Amino acid sequence: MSKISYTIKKKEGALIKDPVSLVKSYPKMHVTADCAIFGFDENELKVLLIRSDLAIYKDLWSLLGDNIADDEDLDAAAYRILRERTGMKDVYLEQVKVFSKPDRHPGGRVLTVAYCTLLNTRHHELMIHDNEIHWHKFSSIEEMAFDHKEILNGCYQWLQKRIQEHPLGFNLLPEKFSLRELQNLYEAILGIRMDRRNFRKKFASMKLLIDTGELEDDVPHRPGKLYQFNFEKYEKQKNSWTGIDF
Amino acid sequence: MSKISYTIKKKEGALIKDPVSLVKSYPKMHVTADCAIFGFDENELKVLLIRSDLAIYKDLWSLLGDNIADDEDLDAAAYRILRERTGMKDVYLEQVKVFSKPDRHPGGRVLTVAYCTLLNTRHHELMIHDNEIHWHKFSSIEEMAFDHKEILNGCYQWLQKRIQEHPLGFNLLPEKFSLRELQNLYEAILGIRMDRRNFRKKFASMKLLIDTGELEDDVPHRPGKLYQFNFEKYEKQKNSWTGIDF
DNA sequence: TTCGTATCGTGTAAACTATACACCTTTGTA
DNA sequence: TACAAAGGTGTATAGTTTACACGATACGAA
Repeated sequence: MSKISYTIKKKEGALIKDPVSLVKSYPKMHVTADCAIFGFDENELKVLLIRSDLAIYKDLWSLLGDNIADDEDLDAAAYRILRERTGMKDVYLEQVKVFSKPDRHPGGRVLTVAYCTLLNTRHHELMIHDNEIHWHKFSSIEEMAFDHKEILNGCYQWLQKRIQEHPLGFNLLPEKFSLRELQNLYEAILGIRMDRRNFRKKFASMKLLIDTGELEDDVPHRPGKLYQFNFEKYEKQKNSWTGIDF
Repeated sequence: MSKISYTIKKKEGALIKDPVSLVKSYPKMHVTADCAIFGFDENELKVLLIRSDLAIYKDLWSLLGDNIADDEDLDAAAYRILRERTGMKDVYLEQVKVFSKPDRHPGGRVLTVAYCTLLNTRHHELMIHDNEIHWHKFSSIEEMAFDHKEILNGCYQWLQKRIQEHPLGFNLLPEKFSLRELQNLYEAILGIRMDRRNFRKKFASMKLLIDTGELEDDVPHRPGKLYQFNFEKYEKQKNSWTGIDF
């Protein structure tokens, strides 16, 4: 457990003139970004995973990840990964947490930064061509490669919190959606049941839903009205937004 | 802007047997942890900074940071830094965010993970011996070394949010404190003014303050009652805790 | 000793928000 | 045409948040 202190090495009063040679003496490690890409389909929370290509993790799934390049910052790496795997560019993506256990990767010291995003499976599934990539039901994921189950759990907790702070849920739904779909989404992610009337009242009072005048047309019962989220209005007032409480 | 994709390199169906040599081909970088150590004293939010030892940042201040060692995870590194600089062990410490711009460090590619903590300046100042380390008023910090001003701002935003989610503020106060001190703390951190009666009512309704029966004895006016925070009770009920709204 | 000043400590009414709860309507299907 | 499934709506109650004012206490200065 002997740890060396790297920065407390200057002599009193002597300033270091050459930061490059100072930094060179420090240890280096690999850094990756791993993306937990959540979707919502058939009333279930899904997550996009890729089959591990390491023999020791044969038949296990992992998050979509990649190394960060020398001249690339982490956000750029995360967006690149998303773009390479799903073809998507304009998607919300946020840094969640760093995972840094020294032995978390069997190939050596690899530190990873988890990123999380939410997207609409209907919009994006067509752009995925690699058949080693699949949407998995979040609730039925057991073992994963590396420490990715732990990372995924961290991302799920982040999602539960974030969805109450910002109206992210709309990224998971089709452009036009019914209030029932919206409520199903919140119930699935938060793991709670809500009163339908009160749920509708809450969203009505926010005045961020646009009634499209259209109705569902593929349901075996009375169709509900379809709404759109008013992203423009939200952008204007998001500085004073304090979240949604359920 | 050419980015290389590192993980999509296996041939279809071929599993990689040797993760070590795979990982070796990836780029490496330096990783540090930087701690924003907040304190509260004289009704002001303070932050503990160290004078930069790099000539190009002469006379500028920086956060307390250090490299992460080869066999150390990030949390351990952050706690080590705190211990080495302040002597403290049992302090709340949390990962805030990664800063990864390729050119953020003049000595090369150094990725840093910001950590944040809150502590009581009275309890901890005696253990600091390095006179290049000082408590600075948060509000009067202008320029800093590296991108540390940006990091510090990120930590301050984190603090504002966190202090409403968890009763962290008590870490900044003496063991026994008056309600006025408590209110001053929240007002200083959140940058808002609150009604004294309503503030007291809110804390009274939480039932997490213990009336010590003692009074302030160093004030030039009627002394207030001194309270202690009931950490034990909070621990028991913190699973159902949903935050403090101001 | 008395007055001025600063803060302590407290309660209530009004506005707002959250909750619990039930019925008729509309559509599709059998 | 009747049944099943979900749509759409309103109200009363409880709880919470806000705004607001005055007498009490302690210290210090004149």
